[in-house]
Amino acid sequence: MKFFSDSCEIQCFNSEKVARVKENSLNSEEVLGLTEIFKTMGDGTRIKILHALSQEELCVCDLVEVLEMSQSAVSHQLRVLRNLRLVKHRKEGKMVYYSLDDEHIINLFAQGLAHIRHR
Amino acid sequence: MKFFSDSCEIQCFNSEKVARVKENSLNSEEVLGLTEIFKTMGDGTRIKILHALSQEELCVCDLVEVLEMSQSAVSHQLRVLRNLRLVKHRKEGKMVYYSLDDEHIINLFAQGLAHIRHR
DNA sequence: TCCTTATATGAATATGTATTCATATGTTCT
DNA sequence: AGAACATATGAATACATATTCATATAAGGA
Repeated sequence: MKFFSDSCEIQCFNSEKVARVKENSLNSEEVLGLTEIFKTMGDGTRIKILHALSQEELCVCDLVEVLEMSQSAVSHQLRVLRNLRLVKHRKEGKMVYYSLDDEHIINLFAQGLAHIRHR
Repeated sequence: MKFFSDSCEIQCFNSEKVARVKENSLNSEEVLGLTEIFKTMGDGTRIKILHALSQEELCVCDLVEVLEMSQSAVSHQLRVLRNLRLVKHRKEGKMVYYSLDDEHIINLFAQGLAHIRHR
């Protein structure tokens, strides 16, 4: 069955389906939240940092060595991860130790790897 | 006053830890693959598309209605999702029906939502 | 106190990307 | 064949963001 709308040139949609799907759609907070996490994990540097921290707690200079990147770049990305509460930190003298703040990250890795191996 | 350092100014890292972590680090393919998926999911429009498709198979104009966005914008994003093999499509006359290509996506949603609710 | 080291951060630059606009492709109907 | 519709796509624009550079902060040692 077809329906018409004069404001929009699209008229082929199935309005029952559309209503059903809209009913169950995510609210804007959920969309924003999901977008934020995935966007944060959608960067090679942050993926490497998170994966390293999934093994052990590390200080900034450990991470600099592991990633072979500048201290500044690593610090900037750690701030992003901190803001999203994906990592937490602990100060000891002049060193700052980082670790994962949420074990769900590990499951996200697992699912992500499962996907890329599935293709 | 500032002086020049020979090669690298970092010297505080724990080399045992670093070696251990480097040993277990992801290879570049895995990093690239994970980055790609998460980057792809790190956009509100694509999140909404994927979530809608996790409910039912839908044609492009259904999606246009559900998302209340232009047909062009939706098509562009569908192409991104198709390239990453996150969705598949089936043609029927002049309509094109899209659906999820990989059920791992649903688990990614679940983990992502678990994370944002955990905070 | 002065110097060195560990980390953080503002500004600038370079690169990526989402949407829009215009148009192309392909299908159905008359 | 021609018109109408569903979808796809190239180019342009606008906006976001990753890294670098320079410098700031903060802690420890001489």
